[in-house]
Amino acid sequence: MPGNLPESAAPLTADLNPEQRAAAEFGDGPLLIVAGAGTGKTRTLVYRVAHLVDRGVRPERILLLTFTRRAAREMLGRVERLVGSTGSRVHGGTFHATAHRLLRAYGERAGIAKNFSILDQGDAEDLMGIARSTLGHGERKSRFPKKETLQFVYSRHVNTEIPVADILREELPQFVDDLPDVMKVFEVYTARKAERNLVDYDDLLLFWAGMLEQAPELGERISGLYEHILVDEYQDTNSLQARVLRGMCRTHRNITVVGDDAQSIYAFRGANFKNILEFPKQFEGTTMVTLEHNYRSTQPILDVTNALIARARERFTKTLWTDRRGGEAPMLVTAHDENDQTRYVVDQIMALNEQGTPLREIAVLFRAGYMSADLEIELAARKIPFEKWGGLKFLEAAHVKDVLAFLRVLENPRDEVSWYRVLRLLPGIGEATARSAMTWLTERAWDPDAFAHWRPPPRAREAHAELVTMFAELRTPPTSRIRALAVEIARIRTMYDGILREKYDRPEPRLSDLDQLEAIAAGHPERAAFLAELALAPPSSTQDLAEGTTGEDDLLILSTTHSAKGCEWDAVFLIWAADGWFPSSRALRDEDEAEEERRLMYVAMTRPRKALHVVFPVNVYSSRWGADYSMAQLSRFIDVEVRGRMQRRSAGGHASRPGSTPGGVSGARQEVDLREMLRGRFGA
DNA sequence: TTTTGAAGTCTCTCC
DNA sequence: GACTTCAAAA
Repeated sequence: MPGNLPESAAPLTADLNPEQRAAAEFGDGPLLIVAGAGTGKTRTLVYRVAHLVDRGVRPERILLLTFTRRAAREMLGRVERLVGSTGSRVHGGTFHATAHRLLRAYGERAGIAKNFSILDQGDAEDLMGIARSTLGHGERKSRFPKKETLQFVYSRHVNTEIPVADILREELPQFVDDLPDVMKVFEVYTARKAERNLVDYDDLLLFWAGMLEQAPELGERISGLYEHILVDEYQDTNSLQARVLRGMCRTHRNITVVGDDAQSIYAFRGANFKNILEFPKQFEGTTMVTLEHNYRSTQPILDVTNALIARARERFTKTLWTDRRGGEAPMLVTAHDENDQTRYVVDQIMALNEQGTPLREIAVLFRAGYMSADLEIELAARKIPFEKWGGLKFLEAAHVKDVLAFLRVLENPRDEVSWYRVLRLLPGIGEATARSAMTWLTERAWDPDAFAHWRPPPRAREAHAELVTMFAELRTPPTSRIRALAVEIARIRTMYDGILREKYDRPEPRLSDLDQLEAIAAGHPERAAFLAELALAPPSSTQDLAEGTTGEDDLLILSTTHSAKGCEWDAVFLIWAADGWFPSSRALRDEDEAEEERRLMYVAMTRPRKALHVVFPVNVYSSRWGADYSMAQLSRFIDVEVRGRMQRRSAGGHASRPGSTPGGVSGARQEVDLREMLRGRFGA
């Protein structure tokens, strides 16, 4: 069976270049593929999986770990197209999703009760807050880290395996003396999670590693599940994930990792690109393959990105090259202000679209989610459909979390975080009352029926009764085998919508978020799976501002640079390329952070196939204290070397306003901009 | 103890 | 400009 390349394998890898083929057809043992941007690393990985299947490895014995769910889906789809339907049996997903699956299957044997709820970051912060105030840090005594800070330190500690004391010393020196108290909070936090059957993101990885390392039999069993493990975006893994991989490979050592140290952009989450540099040391006898032939971009674009990354302190040096001659040099566009930037981008997009580039082949990238606000308004006004990736506001929105809290209480009656949230929604119940109700429930061992006997303060009587009725109704086993989840949400909304209307001045957009939640839920019959999926793979786009964009297929993509990793488009616009925005002023505290910002910009600029426009606004309105307007500088990364390889152009401003920018709607001479006149009038 | 209004804070990236 | 925190009133 494991015969060497029978004729069926020849066509399989025939369209790979020699290096790619070497990687795809590599046999057993550790393999490190260092692949520059656009060198076909996904393709290589896909072909490698296909080759393994072709060679006779059973698909369900292959595990493909990716960074996002989108990547997993895409790669498995491509595997399937290569090897047929058996390809769908390959296991794939993110580290967290895989950990979750294993924990649901084997967790009970390791002391994790089933039906645990997953805490997302916000929930974890809330619970940290509860732990914090339990220990009496609620009052404004001496300064003590906020719940968000505590959660950050905790998570950093778990993921990087750096002692808490060191993290405090390095990152938060003002709290060094609080170490004992901080540890105590973590202790309570951990204990509460256990009591309430809660699992946070970090636990998913930690428990996975724990099962492998601490439980001899279980570890044997789990590490024996797979014969081959392949990991994408290895530069963005952290020490804990590396530990998990070592555990998974302790018997066979068949591990393939792919990555590019020049594209490591998740240090803020504990990722350590030294993982990839040290891979050969961790796995002795590693074979290394380097991919440098870029198939994505034209040479002028590569000239610019090579110059950009040349100054980085990367260790695996690669110089990307292509044989795609021709193409325009990337454009460096100076805009008068944000409005000009927006107008330039929209005009260019419309022109490209008229010339035949579909909208979905165009993307606008930016450093942070909020930077696209002005653009979104303009796109909506011009009826250009778009989808926004990243900045996952949807799940973080208070009203969505509220509705989910009801569901989670139903799912896990011990879910303290969700109980707390639900209770405080009721009129007449605030922090103190909610807390006493929690104590009351704890004393009754979280018996789901006990809540009906709790005596609320008089003002909350009615709401309490309503809630009890609703929970009773929803807990009654439905007559049909499975009650549609969407029906449950609809029932919750009969109670919650009223609360929402009271709470917010403009409830409509929030109500439509809930409609969307209901719609998403309609596709998931099972409550537990739905809640887990929401936590692990949140819907990637928020509700669009533009109306009538639902069901559109040809959408413009707006994305944070982080969410754009691994993707490519014909044309890419990078906006807000101004110092302080990109690099973000908050990410310049030390040289390592600045380096990561450089790599992030490298990721952004290596996305386009044919056209790259880098835009920066000179005059920026800032709502911070001081001057209303200030002058922005071009991003420090676009230095002489980089700039010299770009065409310069200025957008809009006074010079080109009357005739509109090239490519825009020509002929219509514009004397005044009424939209402009209105915008900013009401302080927006 | 909850609610309300006003002052104050801080803007990110994601599983 | 949105969200949190704080102090005073109901």
